[in-house]
Amino acid sequence: MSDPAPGLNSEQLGAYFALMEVSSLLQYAVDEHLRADGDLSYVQFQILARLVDAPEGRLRMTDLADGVVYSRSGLTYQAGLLDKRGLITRSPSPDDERSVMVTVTDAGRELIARVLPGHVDRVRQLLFEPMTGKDLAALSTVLGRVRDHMRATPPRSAKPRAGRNRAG
Amino acid sequence: MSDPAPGLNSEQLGAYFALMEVSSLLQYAVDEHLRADGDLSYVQFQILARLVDAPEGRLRMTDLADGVVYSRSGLTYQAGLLDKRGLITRSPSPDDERSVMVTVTDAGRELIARVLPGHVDRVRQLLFEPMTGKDLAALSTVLGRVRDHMRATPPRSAKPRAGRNRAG
DNA sequence: GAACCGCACTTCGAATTCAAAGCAAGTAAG
DNA sequence: CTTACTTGCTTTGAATTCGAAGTGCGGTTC
Repeated sequence: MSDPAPGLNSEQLGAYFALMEVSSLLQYAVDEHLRADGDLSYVQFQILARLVDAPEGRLRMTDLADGVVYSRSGLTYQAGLLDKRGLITRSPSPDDERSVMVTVTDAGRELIARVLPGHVDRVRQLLFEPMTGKDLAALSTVLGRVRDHMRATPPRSAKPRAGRNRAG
Repeated sequence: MSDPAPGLNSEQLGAYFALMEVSSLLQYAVDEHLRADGDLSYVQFQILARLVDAPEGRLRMTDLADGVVYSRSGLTYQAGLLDKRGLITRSPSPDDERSVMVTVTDAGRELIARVLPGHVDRVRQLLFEPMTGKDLAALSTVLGRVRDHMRATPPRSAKPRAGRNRAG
């Protein structure tokens, strides 16, 4: 860990490229499917899926934004689109007048229910089909550890340029 | 539920989410670093890096677009930005008057040389630091197999809907 | 209870991206 | 040579995204 500054070795480099390529291709394929099957972007799908999973099918905008890796303004835009399509509704929170509660409509639930099987199917076909049980276990272990590590690692703004922080 | 097309089991689901989150966070961190350290987007970095690696520091636009997962028009835009900054030059190909040869300038090489160590360092810190040798080997094996599988799997345009097909 | 600060969300402007259309150079057929 | 098709790239218009600024509510302090 206090190595001078060795580059990545060829195995690491290969793993890095493979990770980027795999996730990119997977993202692309899933995006394409959602668009074709339900006219949804991946972000919209995430928003709806998260709402369907939530206690009463509703969440505050902020909680939604924290779940999805997304800016507040971007979420407002996407929520506007989903609202226009009748897949969600937005109403002021009874608790805090500043907050906006987002709720999935029945149409939203139906759309997710209609799209989810194909989504899952695509993921299985692309990602898990070529994997053995051992592969899956190994991947889970490694990715789990890496994810925890990343979550725990501070963003570290490389160069204090214009006093910006990542607080959107 | 447990018939020909079962959903993903919880381990698979976890691996899928972990993969998406890890790649997203990694992408974000790397993007942020490149922006702060060299005022480059990841795509621009990829373009320059690919050119530096090329035989004489030059490639045709098409070859560049094939290497990067990118649309032709998007590449034109980015090449325009890099050209404006003096990091690349564009000139008609001697062989085929339709083609445009893109060449890295010395400034481009210097920028990549300046940015690369930090880039590699960030990747090592985020991705490889929490991994053991075994982890790395396992990850390489699995991702390599998955990547080959994905490359071999045809894009399959899920539903021939309203013409929204991909070809670029 | 008035002034103030912070939070939640939206609006606005700019940047980036793609698909479709357009243009120019090469290739094939008659 | 002319017509038609293909290829390589650029331009255009629309969509998506973010950061910064704006609006309004809630809690604090005096």
